[in-house]
Amino acid sequence: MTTPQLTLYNTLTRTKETFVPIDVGNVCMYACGPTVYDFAHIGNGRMAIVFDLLFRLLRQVYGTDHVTYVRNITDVDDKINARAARDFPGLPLNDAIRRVTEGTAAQYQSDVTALGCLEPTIQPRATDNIAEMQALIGLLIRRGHAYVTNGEVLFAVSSMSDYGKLSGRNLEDNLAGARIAVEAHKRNPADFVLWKQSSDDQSGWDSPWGRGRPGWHIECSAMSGRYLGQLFDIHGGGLDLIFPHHENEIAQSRCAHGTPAMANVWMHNSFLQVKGQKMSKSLGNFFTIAQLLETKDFGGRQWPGDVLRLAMLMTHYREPIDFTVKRLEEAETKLRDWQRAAQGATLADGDGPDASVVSELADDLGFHRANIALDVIAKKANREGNEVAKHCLAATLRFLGFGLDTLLVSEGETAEPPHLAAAIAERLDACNAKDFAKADAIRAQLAEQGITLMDYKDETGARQTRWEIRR
RNA sequence: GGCCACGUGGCGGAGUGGUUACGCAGCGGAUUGCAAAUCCGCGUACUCCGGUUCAAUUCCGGACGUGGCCUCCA
Repeated sequence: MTTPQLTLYNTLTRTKETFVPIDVGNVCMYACGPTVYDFAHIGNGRMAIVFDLLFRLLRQVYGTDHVTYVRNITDVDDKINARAARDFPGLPLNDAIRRVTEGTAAQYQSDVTALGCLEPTIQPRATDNIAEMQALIGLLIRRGHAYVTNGEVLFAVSSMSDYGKLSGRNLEDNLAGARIAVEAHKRNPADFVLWKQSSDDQSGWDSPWGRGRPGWHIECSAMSGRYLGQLFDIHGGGLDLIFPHHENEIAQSRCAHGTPAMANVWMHNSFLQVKGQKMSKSLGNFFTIAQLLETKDFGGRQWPGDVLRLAMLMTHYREPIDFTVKRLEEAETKLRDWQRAAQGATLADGDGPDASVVSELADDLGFHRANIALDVIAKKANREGNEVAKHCLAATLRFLGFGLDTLLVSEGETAEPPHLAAAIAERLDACNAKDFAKADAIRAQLAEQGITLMDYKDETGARQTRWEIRR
């Protein structure tokens, strides 16, 4: 196929830029994944969905085997320690930590799979990359970008001339911010921890600087460097990671390697809001993905994963989303319409998405415009006998990570409910005998089971009945 | 206080220097025994105030409002 030109908004330059891969044979993207101490909420899910969409798009454009997507799992964190001590007080710390992180990581995986996300190519764990982190820290010390003090290794921000480029802030501004606690042992208040000492009851690893654990940012520098190289194509994450996390990643990686850039394109998704405020763990105004999928806590009902996916994608990834029941309902209606319009299509493995949808996505993940294109295709597919449009719609939905039959089942599927055919036949007899009371009773009875009947006339003008079950 | 986004009809959400999407909900119609599904049609908008212009929702300036980051956070 022809390669559409990709345009992506780059936080680093605050503009949309034409995307030029470093190596078209292996396009590399890195996204900051979850810290596995607790259930992920739907706001975390948005990030996974946005970068999954980008991953799918890149695979479409450059070829399935020519994209490497790394999403890390952060399993070193003081919150994890706290959670381990709380949940498994009887276990040795390391065992307790493993229980927490493995359980949470598995939950995360199943959550985002339900949201239609493909597995990233590589999902490295921080704890498997401690040696890489230490090597990086060693390099930073040797090159004069880090110093040891008070049992900590700190990054010296003043050693980097253009520190703060990504977030658009400078050290003077940071100094002016009264919210940074001034710590006497830091040369500059903005210096941040690369390695910190662990007490005996904290997780820790031996290192040249004593038994300790890594700071928050170093893991991503280590893992992206290990799996994608010193310079790679795209680095992504939530808006709130721009500062300090990504800023500091850049500082570490560039200073350690002496490179002018860490990643060429930096992409950040915006947040979910609840009643005008950011959905966040600290505010407590969040719903976990599992909660939405499996409980009736939000809107008094459960929500299918791909309805949540569409609800996240209906809005451009750089715009905030107000998370409401109404939005989910709208997503469900729309997805059901698409699935209905695509019904009956049979897909082969190689069937690809509609070109207009791909080209909308190629413009900075313009799903909201792709959405319009899908409506157009669905409308065509609904016009009698437009098998091409139907097939195209099905293939495109699959490409976008949506199910084709998650919201309704109907004819042609194997799961026809027992006695349905008999009930329909009985009702048709009743209709033909003008016994509409009986016919309506049968229809009402089926409706109670969630089965909708739809009458139509065949070529001969005889009444026929289709059925559909809402899931 | 510093920095960054954003303000379009009941809702979601495009786009454009003049004719002004698309979807949901609403209304009317076709179809139907009645429905459902589908199709056709309709309505209300561009935060405010200046400026540029023959003409601005669209460009410029300002105001106001909302959200985010500056501390763990997608």
